[in-house]
Amino acid sequence: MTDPVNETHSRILDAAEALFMRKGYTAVRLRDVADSVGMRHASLFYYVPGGKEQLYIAVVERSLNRHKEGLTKAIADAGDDFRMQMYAVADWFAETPPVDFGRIVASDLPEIDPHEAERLMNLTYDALRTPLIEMLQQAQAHNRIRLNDFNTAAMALVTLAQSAHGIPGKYPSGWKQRLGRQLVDMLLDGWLAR
Amino acid sequence: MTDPVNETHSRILDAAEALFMRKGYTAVRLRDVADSVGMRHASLFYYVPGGKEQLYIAVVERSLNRHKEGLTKAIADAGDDFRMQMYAVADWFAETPPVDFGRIVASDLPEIDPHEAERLMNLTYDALRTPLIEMLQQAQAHNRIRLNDFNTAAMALVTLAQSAHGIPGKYPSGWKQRLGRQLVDMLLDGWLAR
DNA sequence: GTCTATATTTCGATAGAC
DNA sequence: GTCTATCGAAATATAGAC
Repeated sequence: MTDPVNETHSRILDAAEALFMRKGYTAVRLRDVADSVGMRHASLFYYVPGGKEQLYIAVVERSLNRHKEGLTKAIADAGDDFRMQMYAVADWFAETPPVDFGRIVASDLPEIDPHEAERLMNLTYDALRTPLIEMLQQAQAHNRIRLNDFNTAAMALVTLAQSAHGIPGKYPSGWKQRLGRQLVDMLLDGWLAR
Repeated sequence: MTDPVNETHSRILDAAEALFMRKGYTAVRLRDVADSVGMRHASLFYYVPGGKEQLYIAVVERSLNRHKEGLTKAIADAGDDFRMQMYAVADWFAETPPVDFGRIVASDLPEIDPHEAERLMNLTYDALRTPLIEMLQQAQAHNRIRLNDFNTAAMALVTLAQSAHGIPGKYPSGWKQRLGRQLVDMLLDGWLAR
């Protein structure tokens, strides 16, 4: 269902994702998506008969699946060192378009069909938490960290890592990655002097 | 300019703020605001002749001023202990409707007059950073913490403290405050076991 | 498959009665 | 001050030519 059936469909999904994730469901007009692809907005309905709502659902679904797979692979590829695994998570969020889960849940989902909204919400909370909590549990088992609330910790990590996108102004390439790792260091080592 | 001229105007600002901060500029319809106040949407124009855009600007301006004053006072009232000051910041964000600065900058401001947008953006980055950076500099001067980037630290604190609002589901009262302080502890002490 | 043209709906805004 | 009624613009969606 999420699979792009051909190249044009895939380009539509890419353009729609960039816009939806940046501006939110209501603020994006199908004409913006069409412009971005180089079509008339009416032609979008050939690829997405369900219109704007179906397009949004497909975009979110694809994005969440990509996050879940990408995070899992990034952590696995980082080796056994926990800080390197955390850096891998930060790098993943730095190089991926930011996903504002707060806005998706509070603003976008209420605009679409309630059943689809509930399904996407569960998918949202699962896609990111699952790989991260697995990583944290393993680190805890090796006595590397001592946490009593993995859910809160995972949420904090996602929130912090994504905040690297929120900085205004122009910065050199690779700057987001440096900031992301700096935030990870703050989280691991703490602020207090000792 | 931000002062509500009378009680009805103030109720309109309250209703608009709750909606704008939750859903964003485009997703809020003037009819929603009117419903929330108990009026017809046309009557809003008696109080806000400038329409939706002026209403949004007034709301954001009032919210930012409240944040700046509230944060400054909360920190001052917390006494000299740095962790208590940090708890005060977390408590402030826990009891205040969340403000999604990322969405405001990336999604809302581009929809309004560019000059007003720039003014609000500067106000946004000033209202929260100023009180927090002052607090951090003082703690650093007392050798309580050792940070080399106050901007990043302040941003991280705001982001984390506000993430306490993003948890789905129903929770007992005071739960947000507990979560906020838990996040502060994570930030101060760090995750690593020692 | 993509287009033009148009129908339908929604929303911000205005006019004018009361 | 608040209402009803309506305008005009914009956005989603449909119909049908090519």
